Amino acid sequence: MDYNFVEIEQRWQKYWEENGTFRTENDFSKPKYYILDMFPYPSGAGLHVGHPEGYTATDIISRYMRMKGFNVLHPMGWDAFGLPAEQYAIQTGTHPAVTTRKNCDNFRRQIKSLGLSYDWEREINTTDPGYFKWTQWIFIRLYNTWYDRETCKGRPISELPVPGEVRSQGDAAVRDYIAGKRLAYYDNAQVWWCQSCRTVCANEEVLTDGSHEKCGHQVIRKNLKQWLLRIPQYAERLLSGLESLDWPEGVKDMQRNWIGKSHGAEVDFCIPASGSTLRVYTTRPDTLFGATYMVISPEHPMTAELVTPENRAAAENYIRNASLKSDLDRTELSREKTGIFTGSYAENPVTGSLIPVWIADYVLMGYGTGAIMAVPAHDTRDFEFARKFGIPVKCILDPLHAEPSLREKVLAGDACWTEDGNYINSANPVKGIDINGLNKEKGIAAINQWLEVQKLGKATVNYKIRDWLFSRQRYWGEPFPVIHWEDGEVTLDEELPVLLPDMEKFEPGEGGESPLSNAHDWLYVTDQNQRKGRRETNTMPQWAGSCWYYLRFIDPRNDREIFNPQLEKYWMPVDLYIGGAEHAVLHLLYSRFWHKVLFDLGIVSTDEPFARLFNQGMILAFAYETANGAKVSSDLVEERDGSWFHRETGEPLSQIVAKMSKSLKNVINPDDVVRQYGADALRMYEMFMGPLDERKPWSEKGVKGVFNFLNRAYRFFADPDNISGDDEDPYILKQLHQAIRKVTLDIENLKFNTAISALMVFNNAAIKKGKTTRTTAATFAKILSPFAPHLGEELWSIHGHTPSLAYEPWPDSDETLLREELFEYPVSFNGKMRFKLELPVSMNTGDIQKSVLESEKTTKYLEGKTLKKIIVVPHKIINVVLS
RNA sequence: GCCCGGGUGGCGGAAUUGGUAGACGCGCUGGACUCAAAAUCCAGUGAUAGCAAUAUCGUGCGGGUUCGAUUCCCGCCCCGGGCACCA
Repeated sequence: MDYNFVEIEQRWQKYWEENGTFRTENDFSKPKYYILDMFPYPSGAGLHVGHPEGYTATDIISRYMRMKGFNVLHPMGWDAFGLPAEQYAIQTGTHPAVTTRKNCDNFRRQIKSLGLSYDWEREINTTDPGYFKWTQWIFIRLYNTWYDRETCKGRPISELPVPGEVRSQGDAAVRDYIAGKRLAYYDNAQVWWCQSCRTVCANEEVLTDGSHEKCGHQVIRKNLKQWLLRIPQYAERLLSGLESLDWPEGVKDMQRNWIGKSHGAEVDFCIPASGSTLRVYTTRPDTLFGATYMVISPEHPMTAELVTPENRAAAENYIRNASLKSDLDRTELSREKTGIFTGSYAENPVTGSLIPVWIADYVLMGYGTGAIMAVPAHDTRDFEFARKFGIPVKCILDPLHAEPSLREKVLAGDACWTEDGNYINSANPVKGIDINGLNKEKGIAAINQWLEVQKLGKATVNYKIRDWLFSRQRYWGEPFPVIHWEDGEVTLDEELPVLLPDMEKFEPGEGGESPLSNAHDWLYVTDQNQRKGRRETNTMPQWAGSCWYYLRFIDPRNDREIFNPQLEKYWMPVDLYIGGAEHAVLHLLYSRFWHKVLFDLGIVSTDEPFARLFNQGMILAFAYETANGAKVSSDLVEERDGSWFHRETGEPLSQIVAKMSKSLKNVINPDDVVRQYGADALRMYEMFMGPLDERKPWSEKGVKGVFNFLNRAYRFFADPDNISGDDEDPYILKQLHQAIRKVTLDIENLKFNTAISALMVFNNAAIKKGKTTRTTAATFAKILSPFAPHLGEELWSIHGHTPSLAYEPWPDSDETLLREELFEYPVSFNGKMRFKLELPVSMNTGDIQKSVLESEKTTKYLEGKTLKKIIVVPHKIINVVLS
């Protein structure tokens, strides 16, 4: 009886498809469970072994929850806009829609071959006009929403109060005022431009080294008219919303970090020469007495005013150089600070002394006010700068608890101290301020209060998060439903969807023009007054479609509304969302932002979209390297006696774990695994490799091990000769219920590796026993089925049950069967386990102690020692303490 | 530099979070079946010593708390991920 997985898997996949087994009904009488995968970008390379990892995990939960009586929503779709299809179009002339369709077909075929229980009738595709119509619809909502700081809510733009003074300046002023409040706005923006992709990209897509996340090329600064979204308006909501979410702490931390909230104060410094004011933001207003100079960013609007004539040439030169620096230069050269004196002085508001104002590029225009007060004694960056330019360092915080030698240096201004301490030199009776002797916390409070009374400043909060650059100069994305008219007015095209024009050439322009600017028939429009207009030629970034796709799955074929509100109320929020950690910030933050806007507008019923999030770990592969660390392609490696050698040079190699890559020839194709071992084996192996959230290396031998288990299970449970009678052997029955208990618990905790181990333990016990009952076989089929659904169905039907088991009730473990009469106590002496002693579970501590002492094995351990006490932890351990 | 993870046999990994370290799988060793091999089945498998019972050591390193520590505390080392002149 061979395990013919090809035949079995095809049969059940066909059965499920033909019977619509996994079609999800909107049955409100049942409790719902919405479980979602991060939908893939259908690349030309096809499925990678990383995809089935997350998909299998959600499939196990889906199948389990159905058997638990839940109405499960488990959909799949395609995040199909994006650059690769467009690059391919530029090279070959093949329309991106054609490439995309082909890739989706391939992905669908591959995913279906894994036996995943998706409701394929809900499949969606972000490039489908029936879908992106609603992406455009949401953009219109964003455009027509402003954030009301009073109520902390997004509200329709029609409700925006326009101040009388603005109104009195005419329609254009009103229009500008409103535009300044919209969550989506069109403006000149200093943007990152990737020359290789010929598009702009979001801050979030630029890596630390100044390269483009998508292609690796260096990005440069460019000034372009762009669409931006005011995500910082929602910073506080996005931050506080994290509290209620059952997400990995690491992901929440990354989002908190990205939002970057800080508490500080704004302080106004007077420039006595001109009488103007320079405002700074600082998180350390308490160190105001130590401010010995100021710095403004090269982009600061007051540079021209502050630079004195004799410094003009040098300063302008510095500013020009700074503007040419790429981000790479700015960070790489961060060790060495640069700057130039403006020639102007500001008055320190607490000391009254004049301090120089410098221009330096270590101060960024995009954060705070673009200007700082510099306190070299208590800020490492300022300290470095002051040292280099010979600016005085004034210690105002005595590090009482620091090492004496360090403390001396700090007090002398020869070292920097950023920790807490006691203030010194921090009083000015004339100004009515004295914080000497206080600590940091009290100092900040005292100064803030003083600033407010003096009307020189106030405590404020700042966020690092910036406006989200929301347009791309590409063809293959959602068109903006926007028309720019010749008179400067911008209007929305509410006739959705706004389709992409059919084109043959997809090259973008050199200077930041989208390929759409060549689609003349599409581009130019005329209104009923013969006014001429031009369509927006930018398209939306790939994030747009993935920002809200989880909502469309709820009601994917609805062409009258984005979704039915009753259905949304029933299905939302997503109960479990599984995907890669690479989306920790971008996708998940953008989605939460859109969702909150939709919530404020009453379109969705929940404040957060994803109640629980889980990141699967990356699947890696073994790779080989020589003694000096050179990687060797896997086809050049041979194994002999557990060691590895270079096939050509004979050099000994060491095995390492690395990412799968074409160059190392260690990429695993799921199709090959399915062909060789079957979908059930692939699924089970990926779950058995290790904890779901950890990175782990692929091993062909591991697949074989799991394949072996499936074979053994099939050979035993599918063979009628092994099935007889109605009364199960008590030991096997107990093993079965232990397995049920463990599998159930582990599925709920997403610990699939140990659940599978429990299935193996039971399988081994049953095979050892040699015979079992029909009931046991059926129960085993049920608890196996979430992991290996094809084999589960096969074993279920083989013994005469009607297919399918997908909605059969999940078995409960019978706790009475698991109860033990005896417990084998490990007996330790001074913490070292020496032997085991079987005792009745019901025995009390006193009797247990007596039994231990009476045991003949105990005597030898007592020789020459004095008994101090015997610790008994019922049902756990016995420890005899000797002196 | 800062913030998260993580270091357990030859390998992937278990351990009800303070109670028998190494479940399960791979690999390896021996045996059965076979003309032989593969497949399958059975037994063994942390290290060291011993014929053995058994003893000693053992969860990155060094301390500590405890009857008892992979688990808790203090101080380090290494690996992975994220952020990084954010005032």
